Formats: sequence, C-alpha cells, structure tokens
Amino acid sequence: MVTIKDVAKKAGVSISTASYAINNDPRISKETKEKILEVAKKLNYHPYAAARNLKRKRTNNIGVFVDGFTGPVYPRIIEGIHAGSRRNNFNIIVSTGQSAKALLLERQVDGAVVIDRGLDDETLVHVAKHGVPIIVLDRDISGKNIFTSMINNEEVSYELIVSMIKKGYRKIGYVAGPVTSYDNLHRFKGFIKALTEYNLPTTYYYKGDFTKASGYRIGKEIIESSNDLPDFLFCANDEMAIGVLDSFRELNIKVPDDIAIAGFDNIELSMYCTPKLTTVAIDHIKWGEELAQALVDILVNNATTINVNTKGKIIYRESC
Amino acid sequence: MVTIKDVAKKAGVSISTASYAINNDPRISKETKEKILEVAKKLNYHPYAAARNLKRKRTNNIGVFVDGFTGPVYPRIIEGIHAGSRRNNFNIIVSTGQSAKALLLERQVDGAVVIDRGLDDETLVHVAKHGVPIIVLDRDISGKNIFTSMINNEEVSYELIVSMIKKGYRKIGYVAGPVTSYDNLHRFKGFIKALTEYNLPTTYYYKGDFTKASGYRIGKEIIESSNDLPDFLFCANDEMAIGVLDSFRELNIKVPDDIAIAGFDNIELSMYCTPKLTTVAIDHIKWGEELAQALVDILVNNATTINVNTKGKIIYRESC
DNA sequence: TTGTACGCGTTATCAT
DNA sequence: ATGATAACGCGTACAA
Repeated sequence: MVTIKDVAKKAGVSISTASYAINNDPRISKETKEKILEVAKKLNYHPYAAARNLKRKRTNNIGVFVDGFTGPVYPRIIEGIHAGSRRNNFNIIVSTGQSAKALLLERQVDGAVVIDRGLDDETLVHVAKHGVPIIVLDRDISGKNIFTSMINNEEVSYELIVSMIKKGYRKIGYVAGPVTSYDNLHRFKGFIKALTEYNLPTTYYYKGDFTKASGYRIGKEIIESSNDLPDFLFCANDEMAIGVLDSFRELNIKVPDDIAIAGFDNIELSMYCTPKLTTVAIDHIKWGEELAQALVDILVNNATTINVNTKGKIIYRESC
Repeated sequence: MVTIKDVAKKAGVSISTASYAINNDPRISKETKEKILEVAKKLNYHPYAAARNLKRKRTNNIGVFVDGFTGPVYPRIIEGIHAGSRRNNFNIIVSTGQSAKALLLERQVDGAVVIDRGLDDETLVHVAKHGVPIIVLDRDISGKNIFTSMINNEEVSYELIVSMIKKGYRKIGYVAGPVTSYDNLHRFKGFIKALTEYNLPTTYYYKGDFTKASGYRIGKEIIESSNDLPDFLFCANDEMAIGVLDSFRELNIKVPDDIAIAGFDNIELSMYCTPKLTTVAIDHIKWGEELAQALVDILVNNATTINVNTKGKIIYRESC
C-alpha cells in the first residue's frame, strides 16, 4: 500500500509537508506543492480513509438509509440526494437493514437521511444525540439533531377529496397504508377533514400496507364482502391503487364508471395502467437534492434548523 | 465519545481484556466477559469503525456501485446482494459516480460489485490489483482480482429469435442498446447467429441506448422513414421495447399483428403495458445473492475463481 | 487469565 | 517554509 510516507520520501520532503501539500494548506510553496502532487499522482497515492477518518473524526460520507431498493419512490429520492451531496463534495452511502444500523453506530457516516422503518427510534436518537445529524422522512420522531422533512400530505389530500366531492361523489373510501407511516396518517387526516366538512360518511376504510398485493386483496374484499360499495376510492399510494385496479379488472368493475380511483406518488406505472391513474405528483429528485443540501448546511455551516418541504401536485388522468 | 477505554475502566479490567471480550476471544473467562459485555451495553459502546478498520486493514463493507438508482433492474440485483452480504456479516454500501470512485480508491470497501459504466477500467484495474476484488457485470474487462458474471444472453436471444422464425417471421429487426454494453453485444450475437443460420436479412438494425425514450424515437423512425418494415422487432431490453410500443400506439401500428415485439429483462412494466410484452426473465435477486456469496468466498476463503452465471427464461406474452 | 506497550496512516501542534 | 512528533481508537504480540 502506498502511503503518504512513500510520497514524502520520494519527493524528498517530510511527511507533514506532504500532508500539507495534499490538503491544500497555503503555507507550502508553490513549487514544493506541485512537486509533491506530481509524485503523489505518479505513485497513485490516495489517502487511506480509515486513517484520515480516525484523525479527523469525520468521514465526509452521508448515509442514505432506506427500507429497500426496489419500488418506484426511493430510487428517485436517492438520485436527488446524490446530486446534492456531490455538489458539496460529500460521498453518499446508501444502505438498508442491519448494514445501515452498523454504518450509523460505528460512525461511518457524518449524517444521514433515513427512510427506513427498520431503523428503530432508539438507534436514531442515540446516534443523533452523539453528533450525527439525521433527517427522517415519513416519520414522527424528535430529539436533538433530528430533523424532519415532509410532503404537504394533508392539504393536497384534502384538496383532492374536495374536488371529487364537487364532482358528485358521496361514498368515498380510503385505502390506508401502514399505521406507522406518517405519510399515510396525514393523507388520512386530509381525507377525514374533507369528508367531515361535507358531512359525508367515513365508514369506507380499508387497511393496506402500501404494497400492490394489499391493494389487490382489498379490491377483492370490497367487492365480494359488501353490497354497500363506495363510489370513489382514495388510495394512500399508487401501488395499492394499481393493486385495486388489477382486482377490479378481474371482477369486471369499471373504473371510473362503477368506482373511481385515485392514488398518490405519480409513479411511472400510474401512467401505464388502464385506466391511467389520477394521482399526486411529488418531485422526488428535487426533494432529494434539497435534503442533501440541508444536511450539508447542518454539517458544515452548523445550521440548527432545516426547511425542506415538498408540495404534491394533483394530476388528473382517467381513473376518476 | 465512548471508547473501549471507558468500557475497560468501568468494568475494572485492562483495555486488552475488554477488546478480547468484545471480539469473542476464547481466553477470557466467562464471568469477566459477561461483565464487560454488560458494561459495554450499558455505556452504549460501539467500536469506532475508523480505528478498527485502520488496525485491521479491512472494513467488512462490500461496495455495490451502480450507474444510477432508478430503473427496474438494479434495485433487484442490489436487494439480492444485500441479502447475500448480510448472511456473511458484511455490510453493503451502495453508491454511484464520484462517490463510488472515492469509496473504492480510499478503501472504504473490501470488495465490490460494479455495474457502473462511469467507473473507468483504469480505476477498477488499479484497486483490484491492490487487493480489492471486483466483480463486474455487463462488461468485458480482465485483470488480477477482477471477475465477471453474466447472463447467457447469446443463447437465450438465439433461442427466442429461432422460435419466432419458426412462427413464420422473416423480417426481423434488432433494437440495440449502447455498443459499450456487453449485454447488448451478446444479445445481438444471438440475434445474428439465428438470422444467419436461417439465411434471413440482418439489415433491420436500430441504434438505441437502453432508455424508453430511445425506443420511442426508434419506433417513430422505423414507421415514418421507411416503407420496408420489419415484421418482428427484438429489443435489447424491455424499456426500449415499451418505448417502441408507445410510439406504435400513437401511430396506430398494431402489435403483434402489424409488427411483433419482444424485450429483455422482464421488468414489472412489461406485465402492464398493452399488449403485455414477451420478454426474457432474469432472477435478479437470486443473481445478486450469488454475487455476494462469491465475493465473500474470495474475501474470506481466498477463492480465486467465481462461477456465477444466470440463465434467462423466455416468457411469451401478447406482443409476439 | 490478564495487562503492557506498540503500531496502523493520517492530521495537526509546535518548534525550527 | 518546512520538519519532528504526539495523538486519534483499536487490536494484538508478548510478557507476566
């Protein structure tokens, strides 16, 4: 392994001089600096992260911790975070599950964006308290050095429901995500607010878990086990909406004529399913960029608050 | 920050005893070990990765470096790699672009799976030579400590084309991915082999780049700028096939009646587009698991070869 | 079974 | 402008 020692020796300077040159310290003369950098290049020297991190007590890595890598939403947020991080010379490390926990606990990242329900509150609070700032998405948790960023779920859901009420729908149902999801919770609040305001029944409630499979199951159940059908279903995300669509197609329920449907997220599939899905669009990439910038501000500029909130935009298509 | 020193002091033992206990060294008595672990737990001690890595000269991290996080294929491979890594107590670090390069060069990973055209051969060869084993996918590159894993692209493509020839298709076209792609190259070879064998013209060739947009463009061009149309189009991946489908729909070309289409990858969308796409299924998750296992074998068991190849399976649907 | 002491590669303080 | 050296936290060879 080629170390800074080798560079120093070959360049005929001391180790500290080599280090200064490599780290752009101004007190090194131009010529020696150039000489050293040239040697470093020739030897293909790269600082050894483990040693540098140990000494500096930071890594220049930002962690992005997600539930999983599949799915239509996370990849886009990550893409954005990557762009924002690189602009600030931070590397991004994406991980999940136990890997993510280890990376956090053993301090292989300086800060993190967490969209991973699998990472327990206790761990997050602990590492945050000890100096690793954390931004959580879709989660209600607070503590020193923990920040949250959200979508205006409640407002936009409310707006969507009201617009459907004005179109004449009266028996409006909600296909819910997991109760642990902040997003789900606030979409539901908007839904309830609209129905309450218009004195409509709130009994059409179906419990899913954000997966297409749960939507499919719910679609079947609604049709097969009840004769009081809703006329419009607001699904807490697109994937469930598409699952419902699948089951309705099999059961010969016409959308939107028999039952109208809307989703949330504007995933790619929502444009390709039949009928095309009315949904709420989120600019996930831009959101990710802003998240990274906010984290960097905390890390290098000692910012103590963040203000990253993203606005959903309703996109009307064929399903309602 | 709580260090092993704190643990040792609180437990009333020396630093090395604490270290032994934490690392399961057999020479520590059961009671002292339990005592130490208890104290570590209470203090919420976690070894500091930077220090441990520096001393051990390894990180227990496996890097997964991809072109980008979006798209239907990578996330599934990553999911598999994660599962395989965790089984062996390795953490996975997913990254891209400059972040990935830095992570490699500064040795923040012990080994890596690379599916990132942006990482140049030179970098890969260099770090591999210096002891970081690399498995590359969809790429032709060789060197010490560099391994490759592939799909049986050529065979399965050949098989697909032959089956179409037997159905009576004669004017068979190829919608190509980037020429830098090994996958594309071998799918093309299978295509050519079949056509040559059956004495069919190989003039229907269209140059895309694996994106849906390029497929869309090609679809338009084929119809608008030529009066000698192919009767079957084999697309080097599903995304381009779906782009072609989109353009054909707009141009009122019936699939498969006017022109039949097949893709490759069996992405989720291929089941939802109209008509449903005939394609080649790859079990990406299983592939990822095997990749991780192979890398671990190299890392801990000093394996010097790998044998991870995945077989595509043709799935006939409506598009041909 | 446990403790002492050194070294990993780097940065940074202090002296020259 | 440059060099000598201590320190970061951990693991381990060796001594006891």
